[in-house]
Amino acid sequence: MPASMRAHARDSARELLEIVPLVMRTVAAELRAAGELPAPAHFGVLMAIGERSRTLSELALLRGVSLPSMSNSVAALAQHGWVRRAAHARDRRTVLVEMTGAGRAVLERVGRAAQARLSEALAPLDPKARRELTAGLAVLRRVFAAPPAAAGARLPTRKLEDRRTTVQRGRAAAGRLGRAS
Amino acid sequence: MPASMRAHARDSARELLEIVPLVMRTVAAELRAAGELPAPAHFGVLMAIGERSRTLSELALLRGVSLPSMSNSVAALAQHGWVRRAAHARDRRTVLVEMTGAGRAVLERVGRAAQARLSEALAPLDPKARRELTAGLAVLRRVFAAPPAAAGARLPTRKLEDRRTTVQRGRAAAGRLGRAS
DNA sequence: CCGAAATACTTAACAGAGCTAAGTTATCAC
DNA sequence: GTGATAACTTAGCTCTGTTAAGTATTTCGG
Repeated sequence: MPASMRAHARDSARELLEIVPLVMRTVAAELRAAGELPAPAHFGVLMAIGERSRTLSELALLRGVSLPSMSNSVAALAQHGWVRRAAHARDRRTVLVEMTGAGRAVLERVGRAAQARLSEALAPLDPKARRELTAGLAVLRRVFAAPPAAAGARLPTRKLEDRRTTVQRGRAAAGRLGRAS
Repeated sequence: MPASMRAHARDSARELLEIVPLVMRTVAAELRAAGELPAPAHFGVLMAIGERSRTLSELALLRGVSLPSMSNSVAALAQHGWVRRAAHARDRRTVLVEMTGAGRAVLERVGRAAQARLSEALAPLDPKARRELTAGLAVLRRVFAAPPAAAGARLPTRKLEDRRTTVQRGRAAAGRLGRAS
């Protein structure tokens, strides 16, 4: 790789580090302000499930989070009645997560609201800027859509020695699939 | 605004909603993997303080978070010795947060490491894609850099059915700045 | 100049997403 | 069947963020 390209990659990296969190907080705020959805991150999950039913592993991979994380998120969504756990026909280990009517409705409403708000922010852009934004987003999607997470997974958890510790009790979400039924 | 533009804005909005969280996850993971920095979100704060000393309110506004949130973050950074709380010359209510040598060092190291990792991810891009990415990021910066959030600032509509009672009694304590020194 | 209002924080209690490590149950390979 | 593997779940933790309710300090109205 030529030095100039490496330099460019470094600059882009710095830009990403600086800009993405800013965009993220606005997007998250929009989703929150759009109401109902208690968890901004759940929007993407809901969208994925909306396309078609998915297994937990599929969802975790798609969203680039760990399995326990996704299990938790799905539990939360299920508690709201937006998704339903269903048994997989052939493999009883896997959980198929499918959308409910309520889920489809909330996805529609929240999506509309968030889009409307974001559109407002994007409205002042001239056509050239719009094209650039679209192209840039496409590149981002290519790069980050499927992160195999080669990233340093092994990190000995650091602990902040004396920080105010917010003790919280687990929230235990009752029995999952009515296996006993 | 013509219908086509509105439609485009809507599509971009949807793209943002879908892609940005994905990118964010990777960026956060990179920062975490880069070591030392226990808090991905602190990177931006550190950068802001690095430019020049800031008050808490300034930082909270810049990063778009609440004052207590920023107070907490700064407390964490201070505990690591990366920033220092200093008295404001004229207004003793405000806290000036300034960077220490250690802070500058860690900012430099972590920035370098994260850039290196991200650069790897961006390396496979061809020149055209690089240009598109750069242009797109520039647009994002323009749009999201300074959102004073005319967005739903006042959203008193809490409707989570399960709102806990939160009975609490305050106790208070002295400020953390050595006022007695 | 004094009391009320406004500012700038801090403390407290909590929610929610993320993680790892360690189970549990089901499938598969032999 | 036994052992390995795969798909989840549970448990315990960290970190970021929230609102509500305090404490200092400054500013302003009279």
